[in-house]
Amino acid sequence: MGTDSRNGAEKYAWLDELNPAQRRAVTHGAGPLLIVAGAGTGKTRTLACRVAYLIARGTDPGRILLLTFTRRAAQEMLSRAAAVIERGTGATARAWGGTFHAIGNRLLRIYAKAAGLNAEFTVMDEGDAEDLLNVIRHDMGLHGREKRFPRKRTCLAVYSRCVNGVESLPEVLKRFFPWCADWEQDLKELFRRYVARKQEQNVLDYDDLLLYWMRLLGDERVARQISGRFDHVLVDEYQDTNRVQAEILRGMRRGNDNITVVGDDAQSIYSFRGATVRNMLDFPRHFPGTAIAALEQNYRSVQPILETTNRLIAQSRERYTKDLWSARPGGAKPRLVTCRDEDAQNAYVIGRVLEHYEQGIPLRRQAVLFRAAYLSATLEVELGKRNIRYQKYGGLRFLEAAHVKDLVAVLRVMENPRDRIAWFRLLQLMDGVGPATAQRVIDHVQAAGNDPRAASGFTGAPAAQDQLRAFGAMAADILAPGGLPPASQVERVRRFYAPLLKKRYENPRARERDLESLEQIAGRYRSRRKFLSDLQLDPPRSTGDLAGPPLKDEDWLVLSTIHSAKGCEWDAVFLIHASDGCLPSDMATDTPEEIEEELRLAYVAMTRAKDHLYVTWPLRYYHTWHPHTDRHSYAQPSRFLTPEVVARMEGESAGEMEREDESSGLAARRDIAAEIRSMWE
DNA sequence: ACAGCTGATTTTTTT
DNA sequence: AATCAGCTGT
Repeated sequence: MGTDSRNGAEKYAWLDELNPAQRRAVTHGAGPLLIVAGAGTGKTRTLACRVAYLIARGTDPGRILLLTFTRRAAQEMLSRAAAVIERGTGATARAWGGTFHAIGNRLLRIYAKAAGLNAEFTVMDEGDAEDLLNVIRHDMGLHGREKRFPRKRTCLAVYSRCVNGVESLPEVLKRFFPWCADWEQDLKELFRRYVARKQEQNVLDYDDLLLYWMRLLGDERVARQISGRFDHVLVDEYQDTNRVQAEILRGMRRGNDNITVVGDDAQSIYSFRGATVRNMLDFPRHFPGTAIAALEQNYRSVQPILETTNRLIAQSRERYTKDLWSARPGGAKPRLVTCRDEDAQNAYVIGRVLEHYEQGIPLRRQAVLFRAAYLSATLEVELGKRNIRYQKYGGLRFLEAAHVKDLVAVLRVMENPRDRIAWFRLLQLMDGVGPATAQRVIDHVQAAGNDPRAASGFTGAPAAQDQLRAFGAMAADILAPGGLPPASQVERVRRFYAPLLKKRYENPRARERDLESLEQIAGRYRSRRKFLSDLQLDPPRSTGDLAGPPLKDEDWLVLSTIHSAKGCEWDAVFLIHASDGCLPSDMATDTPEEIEEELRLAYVAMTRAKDHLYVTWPLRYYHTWHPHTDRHSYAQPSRFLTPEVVARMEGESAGEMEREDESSGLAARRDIAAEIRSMWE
């Protein structure tokens, strides 16, 4: 902040660029504010301007807390706010900002003692949490019986649901996991031990970051102190917060009630994580005196796109926000493209992408969206063949790939030899080492003062002798005084890991390339600790991030799950696999609530488009488990594409459509094969 | 006692 | 494609 010679009029000049509703929201004074903002109504801009406004009015940036849902949104918001501030005041200011989890992490380290934690706690990712559950489950002997025990993923999902939804285990099982109801007692014991183990090892999982934060605020004195750090709290994507987060916000406003939340109930797509629109509806009750601002003018999409998406969301049974109106008349109708099969869909999408590219829309301003990450697999192959670069968001993240986790586990052990989860993982890569031997090696290392090099002295696993020795040699190189830079350490681990990888995986080449990328990333770091903690807290979000340092003018097509596309916009958007079973997903059609959420997903996807929207679906799906036979089934277009919606779109088809009935009708009448055989009888 | 293999089963979305 | 229970061989 500091010295500012500009007069008031100049200082707030940017306010004139806002519409009246936005300006009301931005200039709202003290007290709670709920901004109901439809898709593309300038929500980010409004929030960024509000931050700038508060600062211009004298609020210390360090006393503003900005909570967002995704890391991407946090960065976007902070940089935009900084830009507005700089324009208005010439100052550079930095507010507290980040995801709930990241801020939780930060605050818990400051208030560790009050939270009953050791400030050195480490954060487990989801895979680690699953592995830990798996070990405990094994200890408990939860196998056999007449029915299969829920898989580790499911166990973690159940646990997470209980925590995030603040619901009891029996309730959660009944409502969301009825097929696991038989295991209630075992699950309860599993979770009890899981919590105990985490506390013993001083580790927190993602949910703990919220849970401990919430509990910390349960103490009135602590809550007053923490909330006293901030004059204003602002929250983005409020429709996607869960009950724990709502409770946290209440605790964070013990001192004053300056809180701004922004949300759109039509874009609530995270109920599987316990998010509830109720938070938005109940907000005025939780914060009496709430002012409400509604943003209804859409600046993003051309009129015909908005007409279609308004029709789409009109099917929603529970809806509070109004229809949007466009500030951008003209433009083309969205296209609904029926494709012969997936190949035709890929060809169509690529054709159109290139066409737009020729017309001057760079690849990075075009996006292909889909319900589930695997749905882009064949498209990715095709893009690869044609040398079209792309960046994929969502789905399996780089760090979750088995081979990457393997390599990272080695580094983690070097960093913290007490990390049992990492040891457990890497030791089992070796011949003749399973869970039992791994435990014994870990105990052996611990007895030797937690020196990773001591692993080579373990003699209980004859088949793994050489590998353990190789491990010890590598550890000696990496831990040598003076040390190696992180990139060299990764290179050294790669050398150790290469033979193990070859033995373990079918096509090691692609996986090796990933590890080379990891080495490149490590090259940007000077310390291993920073490298590892960044990987944990701010992992590369897309597989494309890893293809080395991005060149300035390089252009990539964006591929993204719908969930990861939230808050983004592109000139041209392709929603692929818009067939029933994919959207709505077959996995989410059990209850009306689930189907409603799938509808909102379709809405989120389609409202990302500014100028061009294509909705494509393949008529025919081949069954991959019979690659050589012509086994296929016919799909239906998504149930959300009702006649009212379709009426506002342009129909089109791609790929030769066979007249299946006609030809099969003719074939049935004559058996040509039999006729030819009969020539030789 | 243990590792490693086999074949059945399941398959979303993310901090 | 990954997970997991049960089986088999050391």
